[in-house]
Amino acid sequence: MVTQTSLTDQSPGRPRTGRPREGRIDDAVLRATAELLVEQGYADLTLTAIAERAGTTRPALYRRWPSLAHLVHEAAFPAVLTGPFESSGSTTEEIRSMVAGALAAFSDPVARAAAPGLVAAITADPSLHRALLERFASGALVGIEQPLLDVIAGAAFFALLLHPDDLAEEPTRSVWIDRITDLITEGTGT
Amino acid sequence: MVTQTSLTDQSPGRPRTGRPREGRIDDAVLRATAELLVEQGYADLTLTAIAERAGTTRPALYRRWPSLAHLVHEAAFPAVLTGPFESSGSTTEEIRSMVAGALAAFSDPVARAAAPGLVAAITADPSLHRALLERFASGALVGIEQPLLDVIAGAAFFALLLHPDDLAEEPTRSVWIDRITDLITEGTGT
DNA sequence: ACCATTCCGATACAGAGCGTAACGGAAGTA
DNA sequence: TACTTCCGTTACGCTCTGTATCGGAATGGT
Repeated sequence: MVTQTSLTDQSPGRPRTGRPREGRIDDAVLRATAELLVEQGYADLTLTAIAERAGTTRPALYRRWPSLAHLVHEAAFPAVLTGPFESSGSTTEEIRSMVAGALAAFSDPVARAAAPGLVAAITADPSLHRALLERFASGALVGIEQPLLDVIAGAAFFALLLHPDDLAEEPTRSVWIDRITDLITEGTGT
Repeated sequence: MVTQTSLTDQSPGRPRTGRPREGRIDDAVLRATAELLVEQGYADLTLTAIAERAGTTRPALYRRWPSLAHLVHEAAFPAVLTGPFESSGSTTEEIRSMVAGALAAFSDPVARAAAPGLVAAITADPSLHRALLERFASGALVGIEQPLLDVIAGAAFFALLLHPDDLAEEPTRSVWIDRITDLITEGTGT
């Protein structure tokens, strides 16, 4: 029997006694959430469907996550956003890798399906807002100037939302990355 | 009796006979939607509540708009986004006015409450996606290079979402606008 | 002026999903 | 072995949705 530490058990004040949770359920739920997210999208995602696919029931989900959005947040961003921004420098090459990294991070199928819904959810739930900021900040983003992050991540998110077709395949995708990098490093050419 | 042309009656193939809609209801619903959006937020917005405040019933709403998101879209962006981007030039002053305009547009209370929810909705509804793009494009945004729009609008949206407090009041707000403008016009300073 | 048509607004009806309370049982501790 | 604690499940009431249905109002034609 797998007796793995649950991701939600890490609150410090939690007693050690009593029956522990089945880690198998945590894993199954997170996997089911990611799958359903890609298959159906956030809008049609229900706790009932997740519980059913994970082979459990809704109350088991309520015990682990305070809301559907929290669950999605954990399922969609396990560690995706820590990788792309490795440098905080500002040479052209570093900026370009940040732009490409941001675009890649938001292009991940699960993240892409989750992000818009999470954006809507964080405006209604301050605790989710904090959780998301913490996940962002705990990665390799430390030290990056906030406005620079706004421009890069904002542009990637916004473009992927408004005209995803331009960023889906390779000729136009690189063109976009180049142009954004140019705007940030060289300024607007008249 | 007011017999005003309804906003949704403009479909060309619509016959002229029969009882026309009451424009009073269109107005009341749009106003109720905007009010509830600001008071409760998108997440707690229901068609039932809108209909009740507007003094009508849900079926009347279903006849006018195909979904809640379409209604919100029309209530939140009557003409807000047509104003801010007046120029397509790229002098520092023009870029700055575009950045400030984008931030102002997304800072409008109704738009601010609606935008995140709409973002989530357009990923699930292609017709809404088209409607939103059309509204964007029909304004004064024509002629602006797409990547430039991505950077400016994306940065404003993203920043307002992640750290709204920095943009709420005046000292830091102008600092942010200046920094974004600098990034776009002058490039990253080392 | 009247009639027929067309469509409006309101009432009513299933169906789905949510959030929680209550219960029997399993996994730990002493 | 007895006790404690908390798990997972079943079950319930509620809200909201989306649609089918019905009487009635506002037009155009004669």
